[in-house]
Amino acid sequence: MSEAYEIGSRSGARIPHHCDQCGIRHRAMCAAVDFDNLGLLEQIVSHRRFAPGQTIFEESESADYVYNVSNGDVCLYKLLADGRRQITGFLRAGDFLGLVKQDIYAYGAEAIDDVELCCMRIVDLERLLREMPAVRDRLLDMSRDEMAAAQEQMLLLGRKSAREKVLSFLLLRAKHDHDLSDTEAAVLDLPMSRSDIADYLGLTIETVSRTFTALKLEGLIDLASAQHVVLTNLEAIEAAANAN
Amino acid sequence: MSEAYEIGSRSGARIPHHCDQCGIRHRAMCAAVDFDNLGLLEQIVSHRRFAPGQTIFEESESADYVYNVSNGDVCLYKLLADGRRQITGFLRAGDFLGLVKQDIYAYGAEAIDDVELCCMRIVDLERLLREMPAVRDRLLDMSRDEMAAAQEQMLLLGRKSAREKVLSFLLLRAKHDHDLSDTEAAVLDLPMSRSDIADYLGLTIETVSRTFTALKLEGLIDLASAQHVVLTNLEAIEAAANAN
DNA sequence: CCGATACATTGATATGCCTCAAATGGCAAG
DNA sequence: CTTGCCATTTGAGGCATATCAATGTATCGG
Repeated sequence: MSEAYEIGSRSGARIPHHCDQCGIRHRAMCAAVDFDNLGLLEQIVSHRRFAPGQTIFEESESADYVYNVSNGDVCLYKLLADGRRQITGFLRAGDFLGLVKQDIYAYGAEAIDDVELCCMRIVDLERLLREMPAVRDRLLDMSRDEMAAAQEQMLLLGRKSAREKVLSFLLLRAKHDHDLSDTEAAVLDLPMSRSDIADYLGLTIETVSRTFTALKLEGLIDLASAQHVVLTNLEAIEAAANAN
Repeated sequence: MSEAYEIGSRSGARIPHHCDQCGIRHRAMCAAVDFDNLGLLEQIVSHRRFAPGQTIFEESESADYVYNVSNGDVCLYKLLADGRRQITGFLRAGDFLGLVKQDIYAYGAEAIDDVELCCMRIVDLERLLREMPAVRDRLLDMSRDEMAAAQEQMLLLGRKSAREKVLSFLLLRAKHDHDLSDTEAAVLDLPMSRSDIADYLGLTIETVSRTFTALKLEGLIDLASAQHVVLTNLEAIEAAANAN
């Protein structure tokens, strides 16, 4: 199974792909490409697979490609000189990555689990944007959502307590996975490590772990295993995530 | 002088404006509008003035307008139920505000000092975008920069110490005001209060104040008054802002 | 010029989260 | 099944920043 990866290669293993069969097309940037033009899209994309922990690109690296997540979980991060890390977002199928500032990636990206990406040269994307203005609209809409999420995260990082941070994180995940209206509980599978969660919430591993056990003791969540979380009593969680 | 404001009015006082004389046109979204089309632009914009402390719009308010700052300083913020506030950005001449999520503002906005804004109905902007694709490109570029700044701020909020936060903040301001290459010192005028700075950096007023005095004692900065800061020894500041 | 008011600074103490350290648990290789 | 490794949890203690309280300082209307 591990032969599928080019271990040591940063670019990921190439795998075949057909846009017309892409399950997440309607969720990605590509949703703005109409069916007749899928051929144009397919000409410029390639598909690559990354193993857990593999770096997709690093901050400050010169940027040739942008990516769409077609499968798996990716994290974006920024580093300080001494190694402190801030994860700025967790990405999933349909999400876009490759924000650049003057031809340089503005953040690093790493595969959390097995990841498949659609890759596109930036020059090709720019040509596509010229030919299909609807794709540009789509990108603008997506970056609007991204920006709103970033602002919410700043509120979390700057002003919430450890408890509120963890609860907000769990709720965000739950809302992405399920439709929470009408349900009382939600089951979550967290693909990322405690260390990733800590770096996302601006906490330490230990604080994240302690907070999880505290929430479990309070009966707000169940912890079958470290990655398997059940949000019992969603109402109480929602209340505790945004105050107190 | 205060008659110029409609006190109590949230929409700000209307003032006359001509786009062709606009000093910050080349820095704003409007830079993508060529000179011949300025008339079209002028038809859909109005100009409004806001007094220090005045609310421009609130989070969750239904959104009809977007804005460009033509003069003064604005802050964007998000609130928690109990009043805790996170300022997500300080805006200046040329910056764009009015990010919406489903016709609702995603953050609140407030005038820090005397502010002039260019206002545009969202429906008019959308029409403009259809007629002038270059403006859309410009907006996409601007939102890219905004996103990169947001990521940098997440790193600051989640992983930097109070000292690093304050120094990073001062440097960011300095870089915006001056070209720092070749200079050794930079003079800053901070229009916002200590409370605003604290809410921007995820600290308390007291910690911000103490950090300022500590930096002064160390000789990294001079404090003529609370708003008047001189960055002596930029090199040392730069080093201390991103590590230790 | 004076007093009122809001903002900023300084001080003393508390506390939430971090740090360092050890124990536990899960999982893959042998 | 056993062993070793790594992630996670748990524990003890310290520290950076928050909180509460008082003083200092600038601004503005009168």
